[in-house]
Amino acid sequence: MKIDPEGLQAPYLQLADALRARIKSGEFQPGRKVPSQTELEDMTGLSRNTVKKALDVLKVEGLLITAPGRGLFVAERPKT
Amino acid sequence: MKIDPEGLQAPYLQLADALRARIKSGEFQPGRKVPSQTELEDMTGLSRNTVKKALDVLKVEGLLITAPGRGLFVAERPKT
Amino acid sequence: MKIDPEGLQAPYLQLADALRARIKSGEFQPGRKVPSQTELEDMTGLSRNTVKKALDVLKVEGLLITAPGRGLFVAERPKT
Amino acid sequence: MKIDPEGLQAPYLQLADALRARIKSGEFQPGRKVPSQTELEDMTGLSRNTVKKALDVLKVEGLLITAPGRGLFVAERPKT
DNA sequence: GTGGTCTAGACCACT
DNA sequence: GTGGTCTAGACCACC
Repeated sequence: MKIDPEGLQAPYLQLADALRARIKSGEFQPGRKVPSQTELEDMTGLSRNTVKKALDVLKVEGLLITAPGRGLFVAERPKT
Repeated sequence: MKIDPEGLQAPYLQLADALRARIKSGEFQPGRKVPSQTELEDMTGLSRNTVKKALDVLKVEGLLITAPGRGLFVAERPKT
Repeated sequence: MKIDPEGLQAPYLQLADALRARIKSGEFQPGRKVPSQTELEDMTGLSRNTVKKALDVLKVEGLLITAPGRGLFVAERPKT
Repeated sequence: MKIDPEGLQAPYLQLADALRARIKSGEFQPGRKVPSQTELEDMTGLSRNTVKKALDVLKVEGLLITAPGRGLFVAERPKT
């Protein structure tokens, strides 16, 4: 989950790509498993809003679901 | 990065040459590193459009890549 | 908004009664206005969960609406 | 384009709704017409990021297209 | 603890 | 001027 703040791609896109890959590879199974936003902040060194922007991408793609007070979930039937 | 407004070559070409030399010398590595357009303006005393013209030359040459809102990047595999 | 921990009624019911009275009296208008959960904690000295129980009562009654991340609202058309 | 910062709905959703309505009503025709982000900030009193969040919603819906340095456009064939 | 929302400000390239 | 990105901090309800 290496993010390069100086890289060509925007950090939030790098994060989205990394998470998408982990989900599609099956590393993150439907159910919980996904690190929380706070954990992702710590893991990547990104700010809250940037992490959320990455998650927004995956939510739109139907891969992730967020639940206030509960955490992040991998969608049951991700659109491949 | 001295630019001579009265020189033989047009200022934007002088700038392009100077930047190309720095890239090929390895001073600017693939990844980030390249000064922003604004910085180049300050460094050279040239106008926005002149700086842009210099960058356009290098973009056409495949040496530079630009990412809106992110900055200027040296291409990963510069076409020598 | 005095709450008596030793009173006849459970504290959360006392809070619910106090808030209901304020809403019906028009002190809290439809729209925003209602103090946040955190503010209610400070005002009453009650715990988070106790405050929540009081609010749950009013939500069930249709007097209050809650919006995650936004706050507490008096319902537009309270069921009298 | 009245936005109530204290309203039940999140301001960015209020803005998205207002713009969506204007687009679907034909007030904003395909082409330019849409107020810039800066104008929307002034019109609504919202912050930059909140305006952008509203626009993100409409971009995902396929109603709006953004072009760096050019402005906001109503999509040619909005999905109804 | 979790995620949701908003603000203020900064820097970037693009036209 | 335009939109795009990132940071830092604040407050909120939810579990």
